[in-house]
Amino acid sequence: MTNPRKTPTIQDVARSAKVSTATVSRALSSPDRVSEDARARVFQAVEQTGYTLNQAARSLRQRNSRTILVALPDIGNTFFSTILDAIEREAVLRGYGVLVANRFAAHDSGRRLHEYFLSNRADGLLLLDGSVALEPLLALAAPPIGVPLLMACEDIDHAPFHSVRTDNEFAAEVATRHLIGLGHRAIGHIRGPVGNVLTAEREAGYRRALALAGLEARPEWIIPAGFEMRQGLAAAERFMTLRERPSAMFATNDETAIGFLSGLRQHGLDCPRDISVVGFDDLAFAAHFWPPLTTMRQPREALGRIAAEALIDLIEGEPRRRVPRHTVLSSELIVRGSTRVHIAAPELAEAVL
Amino acid sequence: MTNPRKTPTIQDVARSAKVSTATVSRALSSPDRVSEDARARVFQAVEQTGYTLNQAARSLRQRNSRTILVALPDIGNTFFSTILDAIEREAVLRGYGVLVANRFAAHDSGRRLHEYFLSNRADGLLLLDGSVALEPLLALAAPPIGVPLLMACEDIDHAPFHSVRTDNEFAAEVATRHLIGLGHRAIGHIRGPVGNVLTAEREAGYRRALALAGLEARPEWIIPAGFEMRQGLAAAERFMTLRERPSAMFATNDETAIGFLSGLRQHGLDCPRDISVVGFDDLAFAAHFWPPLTTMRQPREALGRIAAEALIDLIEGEPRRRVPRHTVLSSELIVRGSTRVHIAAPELAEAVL
DNA sequence: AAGGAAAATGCAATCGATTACATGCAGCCA
DNA sequence: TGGCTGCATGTAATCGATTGCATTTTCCTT
Repeated sequence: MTNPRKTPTIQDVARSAKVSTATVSRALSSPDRVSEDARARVFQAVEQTGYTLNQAARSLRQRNSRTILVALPDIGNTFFSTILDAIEREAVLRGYGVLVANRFAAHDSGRRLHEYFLSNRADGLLLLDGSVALEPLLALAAPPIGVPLLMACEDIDHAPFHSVRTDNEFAAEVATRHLIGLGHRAIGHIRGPVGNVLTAEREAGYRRALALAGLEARPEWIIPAGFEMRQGLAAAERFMTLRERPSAMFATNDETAIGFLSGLRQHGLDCPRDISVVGFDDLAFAAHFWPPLTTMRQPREALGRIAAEALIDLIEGEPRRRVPRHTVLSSELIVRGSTRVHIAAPELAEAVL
Repeated sequence: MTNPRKTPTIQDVARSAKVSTATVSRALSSPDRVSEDARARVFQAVEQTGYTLNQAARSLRQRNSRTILVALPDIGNTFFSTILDAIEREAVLRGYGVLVANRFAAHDSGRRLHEYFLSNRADGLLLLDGSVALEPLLALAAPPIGVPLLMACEDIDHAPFHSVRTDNEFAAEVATRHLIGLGHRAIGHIRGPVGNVLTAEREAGYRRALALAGLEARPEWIIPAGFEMRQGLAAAERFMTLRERPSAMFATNDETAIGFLSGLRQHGLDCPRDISVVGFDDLAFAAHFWPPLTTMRQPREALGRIAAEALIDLIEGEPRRRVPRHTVLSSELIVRGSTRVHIAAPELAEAVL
């Protein structure tokens, strides 16, 4: 009325409702602590003035921001963006905003990390990137600062943080056993980026399955690649140079598998006729690829949801010094067209099947 | 030293450096306004105390948050997540944080929109979703509140907001002309979700190209679908029921095209032998799909970067009442394996090519 | 009707930084 | 030496909500 150019504050509401600011605050945040009369007047005043809370003021006073920071290696990657989707959904449900920090490890994750982001800007950190330097994280999470911190998907070996992950090693073993079960004996692996925890675990699972079946994991059958399609493509080139080629490959993830298959096709190799391939993740594209990709499905929605839940519990929970809890979810083998029974002589395959 | 359990404030730094808080503040935000001596002492004190700024306090005082809100229809979708990637990169460069709000239109975008998010939580809104109700947006952007608002990718017809987009109609025309140039005469369209601006523009471009070439756009050749793979898959079923089938299709985007092709394959149809297909977007997967997808490449990185730049300029610029500016970027035809010259009798194709 | 517990409300301090304004001080010129 | 300019610094108000404590009101019991 009197001064329409500024956004209304709690003072304006108080004046309009003829109560004190304390009552307005209480009416809004714990309605049952004020009289019905006052409550009604406050609500009406809010409506009339168009009041909205100033988050900065509340954050300052309450020493929290109702915001979580999600740090990931690559938002552009479908795998992470699906998880982010689930995280965001859960966070909003609990009244939290989501700040994103992409390519986290790329920036100097030390000083910047807590300077830029955790100066009361976020109440907790959800870290989807295992390749971040451990030191600064420890500094953040330890008592003096004590930021609630949770790692999801990837994690750092023996780091004392809460985590939510999937059983990568076992899943890789299942994937490889699937190939063995189909009669394949020469089974290779397309490996993820060096230094990555997932890479190591998936390779270990692959080796374990082979070992248990008494099969050999020939060094030249383990082709170094990464998590991206172009690296899968490069792996195909490498594959073509092998004297003796495996009849099946377990790829560290779907993107790599897809790039690999796309590369093989350029050389006239056909999947599944000439080779069987298992991926990892079950991206949306995997089902629509040709051939539809056999893969280990990671419960991405559950992963994101549970991670967000756990982090917010951590933030809101009283005893912050709880022992780190590790949640492990299972992956599921999804059999599609990219794997089939091994036939010694491929040219007979059509006849046999 | 004395009280290590609380995070240090500017007071602590001031005490340690033996200056006033005003000097500390100035030393940190405009170093050339204090003496060299004071500056050095402040920096050292900061180092020693491990001080970090409390963003909430600064936001409260300065009435800004150095944060932008990015609202999108679906983060899980590669198309948007790539753009978000570029937005985030640019924002961080300019010292801004990025809050994300997913499935924006799904929530009631009215009250919640400015209640939840724009209460000094964000300085501006980057909207990647054209299907949000116009009313509340106008209310936000108009003088009383005056939130800087920019639409990217999609927009709302004749809404008075700044925007950054691509030339969808023209690009669709180019895509369709490509098919016509290959000799196709019976050309269909897989349409996006109803009500979406992009859907309308792309269909218009398709129609325009046909009209200019004197070709017919038969109603039954325009198959309703959406932007998702499963809808492309459904479109394939519909396609199979046609008495007379087009020899080429222009799909509203790559996902739809991929779903469509994957559906056709189940019916034994081969692309490009039996049909040519053009997509839209040039997702990373498009190049590795089989057949590699011919498509209109949208400059997604540029889109995101320019949108973020423009929004931040808007936020920081003095004259907020500038006339809405519309930036339009061009798309580029990427020819790959999913389109080829039309041969009247498909069974002769191999011989001819 | 008086007394007292419980509920409702108000007052004012507080969160931590920024900044308008006041003050101090050095350097310079007449 | 006195007065002026301009830089460096300090004092204290300010941003807008929350909340500990004090006070008032309500309502119940005897």
